[in-house]
Amino acid sequence: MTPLTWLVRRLDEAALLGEAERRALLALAPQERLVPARADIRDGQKAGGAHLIVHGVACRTAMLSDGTRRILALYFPGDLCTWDRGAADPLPGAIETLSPCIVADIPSGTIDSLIRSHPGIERALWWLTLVELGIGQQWLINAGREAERRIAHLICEVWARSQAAGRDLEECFASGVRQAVIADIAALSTVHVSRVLHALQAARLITLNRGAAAIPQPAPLIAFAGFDPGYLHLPDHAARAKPEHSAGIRRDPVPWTGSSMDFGHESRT
Amino acid sequence: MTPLTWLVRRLDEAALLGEAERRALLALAPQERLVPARADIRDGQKAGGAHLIVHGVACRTAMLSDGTRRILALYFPGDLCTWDRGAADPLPGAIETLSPCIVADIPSGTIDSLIRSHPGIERALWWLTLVELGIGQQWLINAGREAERRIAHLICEVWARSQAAGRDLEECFASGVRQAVIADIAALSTVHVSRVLHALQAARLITLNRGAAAIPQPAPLIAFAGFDPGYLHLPDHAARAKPEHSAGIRRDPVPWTGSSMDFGHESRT
DNA sequence: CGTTCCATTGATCAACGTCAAGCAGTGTGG
DNA sequence: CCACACTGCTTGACGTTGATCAATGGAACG
Repeated sequence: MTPLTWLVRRLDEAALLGEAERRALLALAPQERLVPARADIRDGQKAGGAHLIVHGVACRTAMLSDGTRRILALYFPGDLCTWDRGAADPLPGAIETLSPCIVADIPSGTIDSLIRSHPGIERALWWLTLVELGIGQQWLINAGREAERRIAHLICEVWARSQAAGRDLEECFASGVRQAVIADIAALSTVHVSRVLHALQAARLITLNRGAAAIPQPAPLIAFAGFDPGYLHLPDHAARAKPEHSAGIRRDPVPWTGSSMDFGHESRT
Repeated sequence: MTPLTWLVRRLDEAALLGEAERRALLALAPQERLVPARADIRDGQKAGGAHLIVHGVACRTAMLSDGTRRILALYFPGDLCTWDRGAADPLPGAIETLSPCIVADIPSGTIDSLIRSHPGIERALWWLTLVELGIGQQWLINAGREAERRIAHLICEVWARSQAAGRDLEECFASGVRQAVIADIAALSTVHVSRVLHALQAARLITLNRGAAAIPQPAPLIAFAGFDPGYLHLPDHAARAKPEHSAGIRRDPVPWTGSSMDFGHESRT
């Protein structure tokens, strides 16, 4: 069980690793360090190299000039963040911890030599970028939906990803993913996040425990959010609850407890 | 001047190509074909391989079950779309043409052998994915801003990218990027898009010609939108108008023609 | 000369933000 | 043990943004 176990498991799932490459990755013993909550993972690090989240939750943030913070991506244990490949890192923003994190730093040189000796690893890392791109596109889709569904979908994603990392949703919400974080991801006000969470609880889709969400049964929430975990490309053993695909496309929203929510399932073409 | 000229120019900009790799790419003579507007680029193609936009504008779309369409990415001449690397393509959705397009198909095998003979090309293609990820994150940032700024920023992006492809903004809006497309990108109703465009015109930030936007002078629009073209990673010769960075962070919006718009510039950390 | 596709305009309403106050945990120092 | 501040959540009142519905108009095209 090295820090890279979860990462290798995900790459295995995609059938991207040969035996030699798997062993080369697992043989890595990167330097680990503890980063307190709300700190920049890259602070004080020399530029370049990747950072593997070993424990905790981190995110990529952009600070707007009016003081609002937007969260552009989440990173769970097993996720690699930052891809400073030489001078060409095209991504802006800081990598901030949401909860206290254990981070493993993989220097640029290590990656380079790894890729040189095992070219398949480059494709595997590239594939990770593609998965991150796909998650971002799902977030873009969510951005156009109502707040209830947006937050419900986010909770599903956090649930699936924390499960896949061997962690627990409530733990995740309790340590770091506060309501303000949900607000910065969903581009909503904290006030509205609070209201929506209570609406979801009233609909028996989630339960709240001092602000932290838990999922009593996954199925209704998944159906309501239209969550299909395929885009996360998590390993098989992880949560893989499939939403029931409705036979046809449902165009008429089903009235639901006096609000605009309905249980119509959205699928992507 | 091969179909890959624009692509190679962008990769050159990022100093990602050696001379041999540049020549290998330019030597490609992929099959080109004409795709009518509003068609799926991948229809009738065998799976795998990449598609290079040679002419026209395309996009990645997701169809939601309630019938709404969301546009998740735009592709201009010189952009590669779809990354079916074996069985592991993690991106959903269709690639649709917005205007009639000339598309060059690069088969999977060609890419494989290219990468095998010139390993640097894999890093270059990976970098393209990172740029696409960065653009998506900028769209996520935009999704949290008001409609005026969101659309203004989108116009700036389309302007910069069409210029970089040797094309022209008005031509781009006239042929394909109708208001309904803006609506599907910005997650707004077409009605509101129309209103916002007129508001921008009233503010002398754009001009409208039968629904198509043009930019009288770039500077005010760029400042209003908070557009910094760095995230597009376009070649040097392209539009590179830099917004005036205000000395400090401006927190007080400047009142502006009776609406909530202001010229405060947003920068990313 | 209809038809079709877009863009436009007005009226109405729901969703969500903002402001402001209050409240429950959780430390921290006296 | 009790103030005290502090952080995060909750609640209400109110205003704004943007969606929706419906009708109109203009250009392109057969």
